[in-house]
Amino acid sequence: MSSHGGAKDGGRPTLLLIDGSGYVFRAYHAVPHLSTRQGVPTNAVYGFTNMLLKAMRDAKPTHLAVAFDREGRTERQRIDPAYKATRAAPPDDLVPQFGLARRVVEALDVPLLEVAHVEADDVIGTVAVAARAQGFSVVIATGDKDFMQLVSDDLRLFDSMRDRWTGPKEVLERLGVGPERVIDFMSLCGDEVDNVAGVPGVGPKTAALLLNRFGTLEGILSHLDDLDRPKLREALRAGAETARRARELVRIRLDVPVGVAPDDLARRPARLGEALRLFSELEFTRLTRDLPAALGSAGAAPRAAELAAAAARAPRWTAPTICATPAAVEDAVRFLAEHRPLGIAADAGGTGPVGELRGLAVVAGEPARAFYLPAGAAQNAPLVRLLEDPEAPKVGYGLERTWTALRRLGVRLAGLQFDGELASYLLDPGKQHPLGDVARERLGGAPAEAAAGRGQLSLPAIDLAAAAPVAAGRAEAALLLRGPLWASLEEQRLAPLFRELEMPLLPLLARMEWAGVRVDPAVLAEISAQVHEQRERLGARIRELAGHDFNVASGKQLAAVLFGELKLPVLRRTKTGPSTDQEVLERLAAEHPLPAAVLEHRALAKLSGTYLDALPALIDPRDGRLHTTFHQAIAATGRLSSSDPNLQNIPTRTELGRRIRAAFVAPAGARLVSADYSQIELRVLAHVSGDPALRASFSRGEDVHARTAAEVFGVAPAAVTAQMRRAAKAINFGIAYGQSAFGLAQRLELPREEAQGIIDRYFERYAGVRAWLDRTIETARAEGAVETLYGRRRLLPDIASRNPAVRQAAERMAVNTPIQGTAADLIKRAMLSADRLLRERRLAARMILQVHDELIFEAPEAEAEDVAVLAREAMETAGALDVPLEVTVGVGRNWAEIHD
DNA sequence: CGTGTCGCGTAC
DNA sequence: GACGTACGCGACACGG
Repeated sequence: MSSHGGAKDGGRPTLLLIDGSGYVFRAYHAVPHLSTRQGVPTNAVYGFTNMLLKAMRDAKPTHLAVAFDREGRTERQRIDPAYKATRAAPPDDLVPQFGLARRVVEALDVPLLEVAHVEADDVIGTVAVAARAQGFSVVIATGDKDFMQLVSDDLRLFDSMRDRWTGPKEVLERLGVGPERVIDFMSLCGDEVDNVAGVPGVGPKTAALLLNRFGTLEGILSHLDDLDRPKLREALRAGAETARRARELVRIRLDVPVGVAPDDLARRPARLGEALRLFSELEFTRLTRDLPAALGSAGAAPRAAELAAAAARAPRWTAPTICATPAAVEDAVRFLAEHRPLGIAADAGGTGPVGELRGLAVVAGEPARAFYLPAGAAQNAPLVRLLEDPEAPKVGYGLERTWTALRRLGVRLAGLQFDGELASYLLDPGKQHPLGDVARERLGGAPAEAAAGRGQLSLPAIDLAAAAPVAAGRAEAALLLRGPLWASLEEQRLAPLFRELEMPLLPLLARMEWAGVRVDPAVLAEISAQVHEQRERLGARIRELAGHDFNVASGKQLAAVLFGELKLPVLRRTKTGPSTDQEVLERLAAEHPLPAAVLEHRALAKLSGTYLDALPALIDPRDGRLHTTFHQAIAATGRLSSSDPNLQNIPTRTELGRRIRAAFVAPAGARLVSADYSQIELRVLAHVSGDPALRASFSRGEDVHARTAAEVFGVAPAAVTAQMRRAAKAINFGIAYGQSAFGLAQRLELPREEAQGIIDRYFERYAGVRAWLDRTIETARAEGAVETLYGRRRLLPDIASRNPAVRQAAERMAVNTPIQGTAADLIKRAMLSADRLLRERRLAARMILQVHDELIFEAPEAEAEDVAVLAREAMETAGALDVPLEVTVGVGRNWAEIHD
């Protein structure tokens, strides 16, 4: 294990070299003018600093340096006085910022490389190639394409302004030639930025073509007679010397005297005190604010005020023992095996929810002892046994993240006893649950965000000495929170829900995420290509209709065209201007052909942006599968949510949407099995309201929407028209959301009076529903909360608001939450039961997705039918309601195939 | 540049 | 003001 925690490439050290001058220039142009109150310009140095921190975060180097150009004539200018001659002198407000950028680099204690009369490019090139030869994995942070000539599998470019990585494959894609031909390529094309002339008449395409045929510039020049394009032949003959000279200008030198060896560039802790002073001098408030949290790291010499601020937040936690040697790990395990429960927290290296695990903090005992076990300790068998022992109880905060991080090291965490985040969520599901907040509320005093590991540091990957106490603080806070949180759960009668539903669900969700779902990128690519083509066509039509080019995706520009130029009526306004949403455009479509084209364009853009282009990028290359993250402590009603990617909003309604679902496939020899509840929310409503008509309708197995239509419109069931059924369906849905006559009228495009009539008749026929709605709002007012059938409780303080809009919103939540939340409880129960059955029956099938009322399994072909039966059974028996729970199951090779 | 907010649009 | 629960995209504004 490295003491610097940088993600190493296959265990090798990573050297990050940063093109300092290049980034200061780019930042100057990218960031609008900024200055301190005293007028010191800071835009370039601000952008540079952010870029530097980002590059350090993303490349996770073990070694790094920043190179700057030095003033003075360089070798290249001696060869060609025109070199970089078209560059204007740097503007007045940029010049002083180079010095400031150097000071930032120094404050962060990053080595600074400068050599007189040598350009930064050559310094970087020399160090990079030397390091590569010594076995380093090298990353050059730059936006300059010259560096492509150095790229190899071990030397990649990272442009942190565009978040773009460049390896050999990307060089080939972008230039049409591999890295080894970049120099000759650029000699032919020239480089406008550096004022390097190439061969007139030869552009990138021709250059690539020639090089791929003849190999090198000299190869081309010596085979000019083989060329069958006379003009090109002459151009090359005439430009031969220019190209040869360009080659020397473009070639990055690898032999300049830099005076350092790659090993000298090992990462050092930032000089935090100095960085603090500099950042506050530059008035970088956000960066300054995030700094104190990192003060735990060594070498800091902050000024008194900052020290005091840090102390106020500083952990009172037990200082962890960092177990750097196998013997230390063994000692720790000996202690931990004798103490329970164990408070645990993953140190995921600072960035991302599921970053690579750097270490694990474990706290136990009274008085507490804390240990920090670096990831390498996963080799220690007794430790792994302890972590996997279901009889050794684990306490944590956000244990699913810990489970996943450990699973990546091959450890299957078991014995999950108490997750403080889930406890806090059950106690008040309507808010967020950052550990720092919960610890402050429940433990009192000053236990800190810093120790609680909040405030993701802007400083990249703080070193181990600082990270260990943070992780240990989280573990200890979790351990200390267990008592008070458990007491509250019991007092609020939430303990059974916690112990029997949410806690057992946690490792199941973790396993579902770990399993992932197979996605066929070829299917997405094909749809994407078609959609792209169709979008181009629509784009052209839109330009034609508008009479000029504009960005269709910009609501502002679209509004200018529709309402300014075409003088179409403004039907609705948003806070920031005229609305151009779907409904508005549909209505405008009657007056002009443009809105319809925009609607179509938007639908396609949505599919491309959100699904077709986004999903393939999220496929894990290790297994070709998509791994979502399920969130168990987010939705106020008790539902799960899904993100990165959200697999709970994959399109289904349109034809194109269904084609996207078809990309979700079962691997060879397997099938997807999907089981979904039919009308679960309406059934829950029937149960909780006890309305006889609604209950009877479900008990008789009728088409409920048709029955509602018959009741509301006073006709025989056989006389219900499609129109009537549609209206009834809308009202059935609307009821659960607390919809008003206005809302229903809007949805059905009816006069409000008519909508009111329908609602009145509905409540006449379903008086039990009306009574339940009234009762529920009354209870909410009395209790300040509503509950689901299983006792999940949502607090609704706004129910007593004097502001009618706010109060009415709370009333809608009051009626919706018991319905949506009970449905969520039911499917969670079904998930546990289905998973239990799968294990009991030793089936290889596994649950992989949940979409609120649907469970999806991946099963070997031979098991598919059994799994379908099992899923149905689990879901139908998830709760004893007064109406039957009906489940539709299907089996298919892909997700689209299952639901016709 | 990074970050937060808005409008919009998917899902159930 | 008017239909609940989510997530995420592109555009835009703004920071210091």
